Amino acid sequence: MENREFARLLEETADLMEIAGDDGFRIRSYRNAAAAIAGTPARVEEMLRNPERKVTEIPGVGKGIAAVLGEIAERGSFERRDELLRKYPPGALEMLKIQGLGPKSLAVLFSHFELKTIDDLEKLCQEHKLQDLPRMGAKLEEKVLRSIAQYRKSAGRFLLSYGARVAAELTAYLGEKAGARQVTAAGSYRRGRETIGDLDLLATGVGAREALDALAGHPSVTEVLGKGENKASVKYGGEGLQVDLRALPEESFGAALQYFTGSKEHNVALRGRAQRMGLTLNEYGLARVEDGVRVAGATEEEIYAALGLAWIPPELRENQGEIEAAASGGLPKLIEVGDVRGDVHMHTRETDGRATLEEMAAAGRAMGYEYIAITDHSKALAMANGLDEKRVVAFARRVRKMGPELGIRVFSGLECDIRKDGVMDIEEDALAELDLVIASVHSHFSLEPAAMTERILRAMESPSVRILGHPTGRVLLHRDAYAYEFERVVKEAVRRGVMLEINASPERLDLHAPLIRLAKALGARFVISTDAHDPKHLANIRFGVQMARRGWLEARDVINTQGVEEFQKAIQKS
DNA sequence: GCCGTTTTCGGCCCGACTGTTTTCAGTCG
Repeated sequence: MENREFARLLEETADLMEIAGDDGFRIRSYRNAAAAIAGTPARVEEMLRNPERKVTEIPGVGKGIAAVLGEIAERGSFERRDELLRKYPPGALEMLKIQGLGPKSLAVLFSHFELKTIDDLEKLCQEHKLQDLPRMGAKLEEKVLRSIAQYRKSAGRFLLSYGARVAAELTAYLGEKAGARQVTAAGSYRRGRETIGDLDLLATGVGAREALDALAGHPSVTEVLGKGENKASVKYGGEGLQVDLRALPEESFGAALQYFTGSKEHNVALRGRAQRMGLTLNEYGLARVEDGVRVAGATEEEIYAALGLAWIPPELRENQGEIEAAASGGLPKLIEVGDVRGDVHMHTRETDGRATLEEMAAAGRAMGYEYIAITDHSKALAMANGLDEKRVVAFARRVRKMGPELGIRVFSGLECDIRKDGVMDIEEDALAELDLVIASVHSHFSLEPAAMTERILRAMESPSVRILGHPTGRVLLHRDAYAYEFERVVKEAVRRGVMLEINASPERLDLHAPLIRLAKALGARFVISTDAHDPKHLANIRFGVQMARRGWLEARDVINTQGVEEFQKAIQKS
């Protein structure tokens, strides 16, 4: 069993314990342990078997959790979890994801109604049954109904980062187990969509057939949906991501990769073009209609070339003008991960990060960067122990003083909250001490669009603000973007030289492609940054770069592809 | 339930807002 699975069971039990009203600190211990286990490189299962090692070596795991882990390894669950699962319906965990309903409210609901599924909950709200209960009213019912709709929209989808993890794991596994030399991920994952519905893998050459059996036998596969000569479909992991693996002859690899990468719209347009040229395109190759002779299929490049097109990067394949651009030599030279020379949004232990300034600097060096910016939270985020004016100034001084020892240029920064009325959360004279201020919205997401627009415009009036952080505030699969007049804000940002962040955190990926393209057309400049709360998050930059590519950006559109001096010029105060 | 030690138990992140109240519990971040 993978560490993630142990962590998931602990986390899930902690959720149920909240409904049961267990001691809050005990619940937090479960959550801490889950986080520690998920982040531990050593395998828990291994540690449990090895008499030389103890799981209590993992910080956050003591005697109690160690016993729980042992029980999980033995039979896949543990006593307290079973007990809670008997007490609460299976839908309880889902219901906790509905906004507006926390553990306390759910406990009340469960004690009053026969409530098993989200559907039941929806019905209760529609029939206005919640209003009969203490401290629940019409507004809550509306909020819950809205949230249920949002939840349904996102059900069955997975973050791009999860797809990346599974793709990497399975590619390595299939190479090892079946000797499959060439396993490639296609589909929306390859196009870099921010969420994926399933994972499409293609295997070709030596070991491709064997890979089908190997996949079906993978320890994390919970269900084999189907397996034949050429294709296997499975459910993978606790969350049940569907993985499809296809075994292909080498001569069709390019055609299959093209076909299964999509998007559907791109492929329809491409097939239309082929038809007009007297050709026909399918997953096996490109052939002449008149005599059926194959003209291409082994690689994507030869297929696009035979259609009179430059090879189109997967991120652009949405039928949004890329085919026309490829025909006329007008494709952009998309930004690449290697172009990024500094990460300019990250947190440390000073607020809610997990590492020190020194550790983040070392991680930045390891990424090969020339510079980083440390941008901890401001005081409005009390939960994150945000900085007040005094700590802001002290921090800026500290960075200036120790700068040379860190071995990488470190800009002193701040991710400063934009308050409800648009006023910055930190006084201007304290902000002025810093090299770089990111302005971000972290509260009052449901303001009227007009008020939200004014709020952001007002924040940009601060001469210290250089970057608008995660500009739409969406949290993937969880919360929609807040509504405001995007174009107006972008125009003002352009006028003031404020850059727009492309936040590479896998839960956000904000801005997304259509808005990036729109903003670029309006003259905006961008930074791509990870919002890292841990050194290992710096690697998420690839997802941000992929978003930028989907938005047709070139390196020159993204300011942190510039060297340290150019970047410094760009962040000079207006 | 974990941790750290003042070695046997006390501390563990907390402020703002919302919708419901008529003084505050629950949720969120």
